[in-house]
Amino acid sequence: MKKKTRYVLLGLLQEEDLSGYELKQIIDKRMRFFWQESYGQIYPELKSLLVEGMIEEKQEESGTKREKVRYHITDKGREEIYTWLLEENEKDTTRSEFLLKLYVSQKKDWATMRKHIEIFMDQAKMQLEFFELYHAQLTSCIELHENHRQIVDVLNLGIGQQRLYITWCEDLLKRES
Amino acid sequence: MKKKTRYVLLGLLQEEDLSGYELKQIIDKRMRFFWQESYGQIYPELKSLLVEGMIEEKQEESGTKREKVRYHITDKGREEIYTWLLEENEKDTTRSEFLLKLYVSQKKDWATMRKHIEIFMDQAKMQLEFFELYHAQLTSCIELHENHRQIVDVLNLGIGQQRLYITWCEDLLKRES
DNA sequence: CATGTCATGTAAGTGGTTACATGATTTT
DNA sequence: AAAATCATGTAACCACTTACATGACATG
Repeated sequence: MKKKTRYVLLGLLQEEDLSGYELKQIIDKRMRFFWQESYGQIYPELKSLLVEGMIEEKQEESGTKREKVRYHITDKGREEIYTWLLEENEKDTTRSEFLLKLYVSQKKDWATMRKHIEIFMDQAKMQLEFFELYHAQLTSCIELHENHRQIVDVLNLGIGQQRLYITWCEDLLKRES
Repeated sequence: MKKKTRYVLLGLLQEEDLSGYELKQIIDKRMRFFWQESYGQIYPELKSLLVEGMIEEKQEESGTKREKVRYHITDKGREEIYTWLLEENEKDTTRSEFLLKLYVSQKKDWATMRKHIEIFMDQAKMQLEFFELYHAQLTSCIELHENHRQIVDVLNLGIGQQRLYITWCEDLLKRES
């Protein structure tokens, strides 16, 4: 799979000026269920984008706060995203150690798997709680970003997914073997 | 994320003797929605497992067919799986270029995204059709494997997921902007 | 007899994580 | 004063894919 780091960064910078650290935070909190990036990808990629003229530095006019470099997208950067949007998508990839374990587990392993299912369900519940809070925030406030609508759309899928996971876990746990 | 290739292979070999090629096929067709492996991982890993005594070769008593090497799991291999099952699971990871695009797309990109959504929905429909067929096969026949039940469980989640995707896509496409 | 699928492999390259280094600022 | 978090970065390592090579057997 080709590296897509630049598109995440540019995509978020399209809406507001952000630093590398802030970008990482947003990806971790809000995009976790369909995307992830590490600092080892983010910082070098920001440098490349800078060199290529896709983004530019915006020095913070600092009062008391330590100065932090935020990046601002350029027209070239917007074009980069636009052409990417037109391309075909690569197939989604998922790796779930939990589902792998469940798939290969046998009757004798049920006690162990039960615990894993409970943990998985708890994680889904916490994830759902967070998503619902975020959803409420988004729908109550005015549209801050151009892609407000799209964020809600994706979030709705995330919510649906967590609910599915939870009921599926509950069904499994009802059985005693 | 630590490499988990050995557990997929051992997990499948726990149920029946299979060749590298057959293992790859099963992973691609039946486990695609939560796991994937390439030949570049499978063949070298089989060699390692052989050296470590987790599996052993079973020469096919060949009639007309070209002889093909199937692997058979050993007690040591079964133990390896067993201890892995007890470990904590790493967090699931997903990368969906489609959802990433939707997330960062704006109102002006709607026409493009509409096409992507249609393609995504079609893929989900095909996936669902295949899962339902496989589900029918599994529930109609006698339990061939120790993990028959578990396969159906995971499959049920897969089916639920595809259905969720489809209705979510339909809702999105109802809107005209 | 050519094309496709079966079947096994490997080397090179890319994608991605982890661990570490550094130091400022904030919180306890 | 210590611990946590903010903030930026990099090098080494690991995981994984891709492209290629090889050849047998099957199908039209």
